[in-house]
Amino acid sequence: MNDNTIPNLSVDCVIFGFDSEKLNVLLLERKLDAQNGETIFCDHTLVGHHVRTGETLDESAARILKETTGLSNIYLEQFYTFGNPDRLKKTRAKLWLESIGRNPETRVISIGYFSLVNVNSVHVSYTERHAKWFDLKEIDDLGFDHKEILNKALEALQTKIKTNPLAFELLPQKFTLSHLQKIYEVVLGIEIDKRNFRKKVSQVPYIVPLKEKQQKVSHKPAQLYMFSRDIFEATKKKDFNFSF
Amino acid sequence: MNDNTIPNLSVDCVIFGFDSEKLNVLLLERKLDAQNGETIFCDHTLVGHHVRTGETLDESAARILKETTGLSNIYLEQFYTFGNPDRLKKTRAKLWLESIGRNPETRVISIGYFSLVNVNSVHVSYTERHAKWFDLKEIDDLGFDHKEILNKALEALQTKIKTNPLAFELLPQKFTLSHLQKIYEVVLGIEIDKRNFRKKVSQVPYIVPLKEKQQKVSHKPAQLYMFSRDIFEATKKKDFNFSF
DNA sequence: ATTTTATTATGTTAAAATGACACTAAATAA
DNA sequence: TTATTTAGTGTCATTTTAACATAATAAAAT
Repeated sequence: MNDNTIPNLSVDCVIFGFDSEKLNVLLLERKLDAQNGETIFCDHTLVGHHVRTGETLDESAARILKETTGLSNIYLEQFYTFGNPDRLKKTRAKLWLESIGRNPETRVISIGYFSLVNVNSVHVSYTERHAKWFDLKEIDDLGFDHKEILNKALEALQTKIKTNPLAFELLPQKFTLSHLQKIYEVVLGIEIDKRNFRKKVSQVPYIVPLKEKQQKVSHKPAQLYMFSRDIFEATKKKDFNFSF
Repeated sequence: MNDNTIPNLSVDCVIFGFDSEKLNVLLLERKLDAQNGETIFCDHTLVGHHVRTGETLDESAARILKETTGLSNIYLEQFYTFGNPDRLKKTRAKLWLESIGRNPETRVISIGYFSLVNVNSVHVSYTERHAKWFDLKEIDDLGFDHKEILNKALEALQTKIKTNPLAFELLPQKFTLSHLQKIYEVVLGIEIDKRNFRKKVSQVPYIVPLKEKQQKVSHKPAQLYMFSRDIFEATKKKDFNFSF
């Protein structure tokens, strides 16, 4: 490849999207056709690309996101770097790399980022790369070592969401408490008691009720809430609790 | 450089060592002398080196550790990757890289690891690279972007020690509860009540008292304890608690 | 031999957080 | 009008946290 990218460095991005019910991941189709038109294989991968010479790793990740979702200024976090010498040595990976003009012998290190969005903020059909949402629980295998990257991203998300206000990144600005609760349930894989959850919410000053309710739902409409980052920043205190 | 290393990839390792009182970091001296013998500058850096073509990133980090401390099989964790395009562009960095035959224009990405040892397990004078322990709190600046790397490593350590049994990696096999307590105090920068701390210890089955006491201390000798990883693994349960 | 010094070891109580648990209210759809 | 679906609410028992002071034991100093 003769562009302005670094041949042995890439960034892969696990884009998590919440749809009020499930946790989803944005994936690209990876389809390789033979000369005669027959499909050699067709599977899916995370979104990623090589790092450009002048850009930081964060900028590179933000660029993927912009290209894939059209979104800027969204939550992005570097979580791990994958550098196993044989990570691109599976048959399909080699065929694919050759087909796009990359040397399959190059040892590529990939820096993993994850990002958090609400699926409704992404107009997938308008994006440059035609990515699609997949239910996280239905994803079995992925191209390259991307299943491993996805697993590690989920772990990082689970760890971080326990102590940081990440859930709000997965929600629209105005949300119901049921949706907020659902996020913790699907991300952590647990069930939460509704009343205990709401008690917890009410003890926190930065989840603020709005003077607005859900519209057009065929049941009792829920109160809408928002997250105030200002209040969060102003009131947060460090938590030094530990367990062995 | 014409060895079997990858020119734009390095691993830097923050080696934390506990000495019963403080948290220390193992640093190398970086001294550049002119032809006439005058010193151009002298400062300190983390230990690190370029990744070899055939080795994984973990192996590369373990190799640094072995070369610097003589130790194998010690706690090592990848915590962040540093890839700013200008991270090696400070004057001293450029002079240094030239002096060791590296091209200062190469954009080098560094994968950061931290490791945890007890200072007494390391015979620093015997090591290949003549590293020295420095009190973490006294370290002001470091060569390259290593202060930034150190800061990030400390953050990662603080986060992880709150929920994982890392403290024992900083201790000898047999330790007193005062030393265990001290680790949490110096790593997290807090003060802990002795009685509450010991109550917490006694509720945990994998911190086990030995039939042995401290020897040759000029005060009441303390009970020695050990950490049983077997019991830890057998009894640990996942903690799904969260806060917003 | 006695005293000093340094550190170990130990329990109670009040306040806060957690976890278990069941019924009524409000909107649309049938 | 009734059925369906989800929202919204309080109590009590248990567990966890946080604050707090004094006696015991070893070596070192006198």
